Amino acid sequence: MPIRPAPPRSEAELWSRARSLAGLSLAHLATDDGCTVPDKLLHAKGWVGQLLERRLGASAGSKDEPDFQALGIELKTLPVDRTGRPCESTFVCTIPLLDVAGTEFEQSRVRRKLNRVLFVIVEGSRDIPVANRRIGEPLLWSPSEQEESLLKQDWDELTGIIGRGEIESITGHLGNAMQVRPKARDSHARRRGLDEDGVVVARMPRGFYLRATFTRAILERSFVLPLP
Amino acid sequence: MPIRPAPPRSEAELWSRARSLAGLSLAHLATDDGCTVPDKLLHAKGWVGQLLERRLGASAGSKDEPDFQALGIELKTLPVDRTGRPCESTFVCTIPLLDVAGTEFEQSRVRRKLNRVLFVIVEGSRDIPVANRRIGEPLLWSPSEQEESLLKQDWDELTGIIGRGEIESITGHLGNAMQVRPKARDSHARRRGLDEDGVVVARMPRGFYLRATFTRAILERSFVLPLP
DNA sequence: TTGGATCCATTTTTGGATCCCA
DNA sequence: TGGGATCCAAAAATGGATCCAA
Repeated sequence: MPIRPAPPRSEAELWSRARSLAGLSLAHLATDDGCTVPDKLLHAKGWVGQLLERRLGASAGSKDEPDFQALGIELKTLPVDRTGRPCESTFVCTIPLLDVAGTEFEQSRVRRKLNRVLFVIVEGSRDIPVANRRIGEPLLWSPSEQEESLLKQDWDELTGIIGRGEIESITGHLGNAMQVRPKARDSHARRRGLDEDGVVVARMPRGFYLRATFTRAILERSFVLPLP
Repeated sequence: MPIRPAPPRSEAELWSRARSLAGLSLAHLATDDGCTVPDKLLHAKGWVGQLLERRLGASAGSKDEPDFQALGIELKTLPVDRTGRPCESTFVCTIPLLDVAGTEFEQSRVRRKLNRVLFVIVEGSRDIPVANRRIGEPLLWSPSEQEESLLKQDWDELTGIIGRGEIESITGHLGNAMQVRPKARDSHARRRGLDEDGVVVARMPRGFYLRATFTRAILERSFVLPLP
């Protein structure tokens, strides 16, 4: 009988659940869940995140809503290396190419998603078998004034370029805390976007991502330690 | 071995294929296609249309493109009663609620879809078992000046109302040739639309439909006769 | 190291239309 | 009778992310 709890009724309850997972292996969680651990994540890239959604009682699949709807909290798994540093960027959301230019950061999906985030640390080193990887400490984060300011700067720069129809000139190099990278099935995927003249044309779908250096700073500020 | 022809290379070839189907039953086409005929269309409302797409070599599933892409021709099955009159309205396309107001009829999806249409007449009387219903004569149609004028009048009236955010006040009664009706899973479905203040709100998805009286007039003008 | 590319499951949208009760 | 409601399959979008070559 899989463990599938109801949504947590308070932040405290969610926090307590998340802390109780620290130290457990993915194999342990998978057994509780009644699912099997994939050998590699290559063909199951979202597996860890979805496993934790079920275990923590996130209301799955809700669209443009926080994972814990009633609490306004977003869940993100954060894979770290042996030194406790994030080894991947963190996907935030896809970019609505047609209307993003007219949106202020304060009203944006990025701001809403990041308003309150439960980061669950997970071992992510490639040489640890997926089944043996352990859950670490959780971290409940809201952007500090400084972090918010960094994100807003990146938002203004990046959406400005997109609004001028110059998204094709954006590379992952832009942005200090947040970057724009492809978010698609493959490099041939296209969706509707704007060109330099404001005409609707086919563009590669892209998303906003938090840089690993940014989430690393968050962990350090909170004194989140490496797993022993 | 199902009959699945390549796309027709010319209008003449498509016309010839369509004419060769006249008189055949849906059971006959289904056998050729390697599929089975549903008892009722209640749970297979698009079945006849999709059967004919495959039989005529339409490039299936292409988005916002004519069914016969290279030829610029759209395929529509047209169910008729025993007197040869259309017994249903004809769906044209869904309504992009956010941008439809700024579009001139000449540039609209409606105009593009209807630029050249292959109507394939099919018996549609409910008391004829689906399997026994026969294909009738095809008709290649482009709007006459008068028909185009009628459609443009309806377009201007309907999109004007939508642009003012008053789509909730539109009923199927409006429009002489073309009307706006729900196009959704059910009456609870919602997508993004505009309210009276231009604010994005949840609205029922709707589509443009040609009235049966309009397609009836097209058949009569072309002397398309009832099936014997 | 990391920016560009890619992978899966699930939900939403689109395109094919017909049903059915007031 | 026909306007409002509904049905299905397939494609596209979204949300979960990690892979990997330079």
